[in-house]
Amino acid sequence: MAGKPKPRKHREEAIFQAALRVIKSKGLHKARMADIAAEAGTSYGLVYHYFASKDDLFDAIQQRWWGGLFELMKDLSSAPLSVAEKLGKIIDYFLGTYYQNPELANIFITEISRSTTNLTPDRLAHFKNFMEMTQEVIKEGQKQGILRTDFPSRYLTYIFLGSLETFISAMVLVDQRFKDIEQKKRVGEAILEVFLNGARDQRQNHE
Amino acid sequence: MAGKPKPRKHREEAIFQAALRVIKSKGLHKARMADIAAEAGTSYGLVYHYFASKDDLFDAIQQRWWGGLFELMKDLSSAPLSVAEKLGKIIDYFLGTYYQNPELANIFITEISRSTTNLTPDRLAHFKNFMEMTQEVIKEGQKQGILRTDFPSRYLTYIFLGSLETFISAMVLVDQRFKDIEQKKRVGEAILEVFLNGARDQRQNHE
Amino acid sequence: MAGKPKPRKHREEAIFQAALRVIKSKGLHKARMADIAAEAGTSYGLVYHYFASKDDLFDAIQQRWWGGLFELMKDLSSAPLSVAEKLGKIIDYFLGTYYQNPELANIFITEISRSTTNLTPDRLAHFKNFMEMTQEVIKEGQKQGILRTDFPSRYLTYIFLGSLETFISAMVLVDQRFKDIEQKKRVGEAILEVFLNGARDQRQNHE
Amino acid sequence: MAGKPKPRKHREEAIFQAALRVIKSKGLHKARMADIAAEAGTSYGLVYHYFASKDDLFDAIQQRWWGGLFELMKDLSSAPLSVAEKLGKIIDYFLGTYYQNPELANIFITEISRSTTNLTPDRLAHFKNFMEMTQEVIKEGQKQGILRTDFPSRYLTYIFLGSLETFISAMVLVDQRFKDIEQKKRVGEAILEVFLNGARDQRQNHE
DNA sequence: AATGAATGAGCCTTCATTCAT
DNA sequence: CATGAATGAAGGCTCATTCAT
Repeated sequence: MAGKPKPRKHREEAIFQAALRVIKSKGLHKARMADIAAEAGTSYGLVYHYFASKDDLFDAIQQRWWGGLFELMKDLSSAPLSVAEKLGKIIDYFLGTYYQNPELANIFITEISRSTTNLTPDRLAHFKNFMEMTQEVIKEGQKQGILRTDFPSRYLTYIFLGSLETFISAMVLVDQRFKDIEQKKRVGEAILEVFLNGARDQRQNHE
Repeated sequence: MAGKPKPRKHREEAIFQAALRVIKSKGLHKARMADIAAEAGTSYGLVYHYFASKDDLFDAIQQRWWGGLFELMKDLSSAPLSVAEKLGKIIDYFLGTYYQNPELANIFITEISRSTTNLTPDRLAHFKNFMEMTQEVIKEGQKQGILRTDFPSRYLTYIFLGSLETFISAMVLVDQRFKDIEQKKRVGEAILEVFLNGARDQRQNHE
Repeated sequence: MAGKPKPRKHREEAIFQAALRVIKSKGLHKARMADIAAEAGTSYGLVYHYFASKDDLFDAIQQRWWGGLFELMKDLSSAPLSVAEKLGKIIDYFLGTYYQNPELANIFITEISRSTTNLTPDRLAHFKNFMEMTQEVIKEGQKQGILRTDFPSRYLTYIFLGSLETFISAMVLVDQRFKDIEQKKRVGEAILEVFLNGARDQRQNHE
Repeated sequence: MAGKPKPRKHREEAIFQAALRVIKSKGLHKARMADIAAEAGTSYGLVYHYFASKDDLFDAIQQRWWGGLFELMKDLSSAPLSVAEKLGKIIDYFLGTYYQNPELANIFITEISRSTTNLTPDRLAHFKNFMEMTQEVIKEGQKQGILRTDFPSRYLTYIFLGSLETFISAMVLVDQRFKDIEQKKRVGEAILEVFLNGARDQRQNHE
């Protein structure tokens, strides 16, 4: 019953990870199926055995990102957490993925998040969906009197996600990794803090 | 009544604008030179008369973005403005460009800002340069006691630019335009406000 | 009866030979890769499966010519043959190639031997190399008192190779083939004879 | 009546000479009309004012070579010269042109003499014509008992022209010029000597 | 005579995908 | 499952030639 540990899944995942690495370093367009096969150490045709097409492979990559994120968002909606904690969890998902699987986060930033080109109606739907779920958390905060209401919830949502996304984006751009978990935690705090309390020097408030 | 307006520059600019439109709608990769020529209403070869290659054309596009931005940043460095006003000017450049030339802003977001693929050393240098100039403003704010110093200036810079960029990005994604200058102004205020004072409901501060 | 003869090598050689035929009849420049594929009876892309580019294909052609020739020259340098015999062997290589593979010899004459355009430093090196090896044989002849020393060895080398090359060249020009081995042998003798003993009527020497 | 000295002819010749230089250095195929215009210091379209097409320009170049040569050959046929002197005159034409107008000689060697590609029926006719006229001289020599008759006159013709052509060809290949008229004369003698009397050491004949 | 902008057919090369073994 | 040879559509770029001024 033990035998070789699921050779099928093993190979498939190897190709998947190879795809992440290749797409990260060359970009989706310039990543050739041949490159991915070579990186995975498999033959040319085997990639097609597991993934019907390049597009199919890219879909699988997006699925992995969105799948985890939607799972989190669903949990959040019914979780007994404060708005600040919920926003913290969202930040954690982004930073955590970047920490554990930088290639996946990288590809989200460069090929999924900003690419109009790669945007099919399906993919766009994921986005709007996620935006709306985040906006629900923001609205909840406004309702609870925790977040300011002089701006539409949509604006605050953009600003919140923007801080988060660009932070990773900047790290991606210079291919910088977190030194340790401590640094990751600190970055998460900064993003949440500045969103909630602003960048203004707090001592000024006591004048 | 004004005669033909410099035919040479006129044609070149027509091709340039056509390129913006085509690249915006199809993405840099899928934008064919033939599409651009057709969109500009010129022959195929004429595009190459003005731009040596597709890459050269893309460089010209980036140049227009960075050129305007660096001009602004240089002005800011020696201008007698408060830090808040300077940050407001940066926001204005982004939103203003999106208002007047949405295609250019769109391309910046989708093809320049986030694309590792299209990133040459030259292009990366522009980024770092701009980041550093913004960071100088942030540092100035910290020195003046206006911005909090419990986070590195770099973090605050990422968060500031992130709010700004993603705001446009979100509008780009759904191809949304500003209804009027008023809305643009309002969005600018929101971004600056939230960055400086946070999203927290201000009434809480008076408890 | 011999089974399929190494399909890989077989296809590659078929394309190679097709290239020889097409380049011979249209010239290197006007020979399109599509023509070569069609001539070989294969698909367009397969040519690129075996040869990285048109230039690479042309390199392979040159290699075949020079490879055989240098092999001969190396053998000659240590062979216990008279100078006349060695010169005869060189003549044989040229005429023999023209006899067996007229296309290859043709291309050598028209695209390799005289083309400044197609001349890379690498290719030029082959030439000089071959010239020098021939010159060594000539020098040997001068040292042995068989060849006149009132002209530099370089002059004699040019004259010797020139007779040989132009003979083929003229045949190439009118696309003439050797009728039989006998004719080939006779031509070889004429070239060697005239070089060694001159075109002057021998009876005059007895006056 | 003096005025500017035939501006038309002046410009035309400037373009012609520019074409020689450009074609010599880049080869006929890679020589662009734009290059020629630039080299001549004229505008793009002017080249077309004087030459109907690139082909027409190339024809003019060939005409200059063949024109001079056929004039010589015609003179020779009725001149009271010995066969050796006539062969010497032919050698002189080749070497002399190379001495005075190396580009023209170069182009003859690389683009006219050996190129099957550039060979139109018209151009081929020139060749055969010249070959035949040279062969007439050779035949005359055989008839007079000066040249050996154990080889067909055609063979001797090839060998004679081959020595001559390749000598220039080799100089062309390494872009070598004659140091002075003396060297040119010496080369001419070598070619004629070896053709007539052979490369064999003359002292051997007296043993 | 002179200029150079404008045209567009042609060709090399890439690479996702298919398929025979 | 695995391999890699075979296919061919697609697109960037070149450059001779034309033409309006």
